[in-house]
Amino acid sequence: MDPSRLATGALRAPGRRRANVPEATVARLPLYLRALHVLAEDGHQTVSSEALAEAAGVGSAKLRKDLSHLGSYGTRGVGYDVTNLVEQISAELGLEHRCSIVLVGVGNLGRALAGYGGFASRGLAIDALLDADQGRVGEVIAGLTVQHVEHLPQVVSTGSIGVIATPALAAQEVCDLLVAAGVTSILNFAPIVLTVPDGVDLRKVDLSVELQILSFHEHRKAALTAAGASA
Amino acid sequence: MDPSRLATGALRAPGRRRANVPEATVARLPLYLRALHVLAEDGHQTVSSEALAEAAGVGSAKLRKDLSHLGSYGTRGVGYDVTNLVEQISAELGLEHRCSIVLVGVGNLGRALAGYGGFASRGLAIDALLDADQGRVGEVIAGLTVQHVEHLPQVVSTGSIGVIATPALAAQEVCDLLVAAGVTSILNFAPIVLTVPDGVDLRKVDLSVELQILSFHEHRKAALTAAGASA
DNA sequence: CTGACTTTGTGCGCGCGTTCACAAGCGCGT
DNA sequence: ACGCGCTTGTGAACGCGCGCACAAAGTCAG
Ligand SMILES: NC(=O)c1ccc[n+]([C@@H]2O[C@H](COP(=O)([O-])OP(=O)(O)OC[C@H]3O[C@@H](n4cnc5c(N)ncnc54)[C@H](O)[C@@H]3O)[C@@H](O)[C@H]2O)c1
Ligand SMILES: NC(=O)c1ccc[n+]([C@@H]2O[C@H](COP(=O)([O-])OP(=O)(O)OC[C@H]3O[C@@H](n4cnc5c(N)ncnc54)[C@H](O)[C@@H]3O)[C@@H](O)[C@H]2O)c1
Repeated sequence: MDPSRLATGALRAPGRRRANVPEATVARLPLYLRALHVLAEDGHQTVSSEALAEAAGVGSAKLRKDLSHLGSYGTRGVGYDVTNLVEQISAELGLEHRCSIVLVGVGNLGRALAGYGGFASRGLAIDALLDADQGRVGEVIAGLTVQHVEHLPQVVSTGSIGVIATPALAAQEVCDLLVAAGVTSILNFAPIVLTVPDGVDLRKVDLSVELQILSFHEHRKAALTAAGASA
Repeated sequence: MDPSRLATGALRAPGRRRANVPEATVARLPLYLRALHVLAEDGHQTVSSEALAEAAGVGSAKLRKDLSHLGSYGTRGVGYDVTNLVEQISAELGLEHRCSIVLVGVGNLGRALAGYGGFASRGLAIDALLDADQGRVGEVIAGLTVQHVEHLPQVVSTGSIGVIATPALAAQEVCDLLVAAGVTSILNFAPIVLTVPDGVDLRKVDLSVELQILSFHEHRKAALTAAGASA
C-alpha cells in the first residue's frame, strides 16, 4: 500500500535468496498459522493444500503459491508437515520470540485489548499499558500496571510494536512519541490519518470505515432488488 | 457520463447509468467523507483534489478517479464543493438514513463498541445489543438494554448490519442466526473463518492478524539492518 | 522394481488498481 | 471580450495478484 516503502524494499536484494514475500501473501500467513494450530490440535500430522486452503478460506492454488514464496517445501503426494509448517511460518512472521507490544490509551477500547487473551496465545504479548490520565495511572489490568505515557521510552525495547488507542486528537502526538522512542511498527485505532517517517510501518483499524463499506453494499443491494422488482 | 464510452468499456450497457464503483474506491469513500467533515468545520467551501487527497492520505489522481466513478462533478479551476461532495458520498454509502446496527456479544470488546460515540456521529447507530449470557441480559449500556439473543429476529430490520463480537466457537452459530433473520451484511471480530450464503456480505476485523503482519515487517527490518551491519 | 496415483510447485494469461501525463473546461483579471 | 492560469477528468501504460492447468516429483501397492 505504501509505495515509498515498496520501492525501498524492492531494490535491495543483492545476494539474497530469501527475499520478496508479496504483501498479499504476508497478510494470509496468519490465517494459515491459525488453521494449522487447529489442525495440529486435531491430531493431523500432514495436510494437503486443498484441506488447509479450505480451513483458511482461500483457494488451494493461492495457498501453494504463498507457501512456495517463503521456500517452505511440502512433500509431493503427501502434503505439508503440520509441525514443520507452523515453525516455518512462525519464523517468517518473527513469532519464535515473544513480540513485545506497547499499548497507549487505556480507555474503552484499550481496556478490551489489554484484557484479551487471544494475543498471548501465539507469540504476541502486551508488555506495557500507558495513559496520560493520572486517574488511570497505577490501575492494574490483566496483571499489568498502567504507567504514565512519559515512561514510554523506558518500556520500549527493540522490535516493539506500538498500539494507539487514544482519542483522535492525541493520536498524532502519541505516534510521534512512539517513533521518537524507536518504535518502527504501529497499529492505529484512532480515526485519523497519521504521518510517520520513512522506515516506520503504519497500519490502521477503522471500524467506522468497515461499517460504512457494509452500508454501501447494503444500500446497493437494496437499490438492485428495488430495480429488479420494478422491472 | 458518456453512454457511448461506457458501451465501449463495459460489455453490458443497456439503459444503465449508475455504473460499477470499484471495491477499492468504496473502501476509500469513508476516508474522504471524514476529511470533508473536518474541512467543512474549518470553514472551507471548496477543496481542490490536491488538498483533499493530502487530508485523506492518498494521491490526488487516485482521488479524482474515485470521485469520477460516482459521477460527482467538481468545477475545473476551482475544485469540489465541500457540502455537495459530502451529500454525494453520503448518498452513495447509504448514510442519508440512519443505518441500523445489531451487535451480538456484549463482552469486553462488545462493551467498548457499544459505548463508542464515533459511530452515531455519522449515520451509523447501534440499535440493539444481544447476548446469550442471562447474567448480562437486562444490563443497560449506553442507553440500550441487553436482550437475549433469541430476540434477534425481532430487533432486525431491513438493511440492518450485524456485528459479531462473541467467542470464536459461537461465531458461526450467531452468523447463521443473523442470516436466518434476514441480515445480509455482517462484520465479524471473532478469529475464525465464517461461511455465509451467496448474497451476504461478510467482512472481518482481525487484530491478531494485523499485529502479526506488523511483526513480520519488524522481523524483516531487523534482518535487513543486521545484514547491512555485517556487510 | 515398476507402474499408477496423488499432490506439489509454477508458467501463463487475465483483470483490477494505480500512476503518469495531458487535453478540456472554468473562472478571473485585464 | 479574451486570453491566462488553475484544476478537473481521463486515456494509456504498468505492475501486482489471482486462478487455471499441467509437468515434475514423490509415495504406495503389488
Ligand atoms: N471504543 C470503540 O469501540 C472504538 C471503536 C472505533 C474506534 N475507536 C477509536 O479508538 C480510540 C479509543 O477509543 P476509546 O473508546 O477507548 O476512547 P476513550 O476516551 O475511552 O479512551 C481514550 C484513552 O486515551 C487516553 N489518552 C488521551 N490522550 C492521551 C495521550 N496524549 N497519551 C496517552 N493517553 C491518552 C485517555 O486518558 C483515555 O484513557 C479513539 O480514537 C476512538 O475513536 C474506538
Ligand atoms: N477483546 C479484544 O480486545 C479482542 C481482540 C481481538 C479479537 N477479539 C475477539 O472478539 C470476540 C469477543 O471478544 P471479547 O473479549 O469481548 O470476549 P468475551 O468473552 O469478553 O465476550 C464474549 C461475549 O459473547 C457472549 N456470547 C457467547 N456465546 C454467545 C452466543 N452464542 N450468542 C450470543 N452471545 C454469546 C458471551 O456471553 C460474552 O458476553 C472474540 O472472538 C475475540 O476473539 C477480541
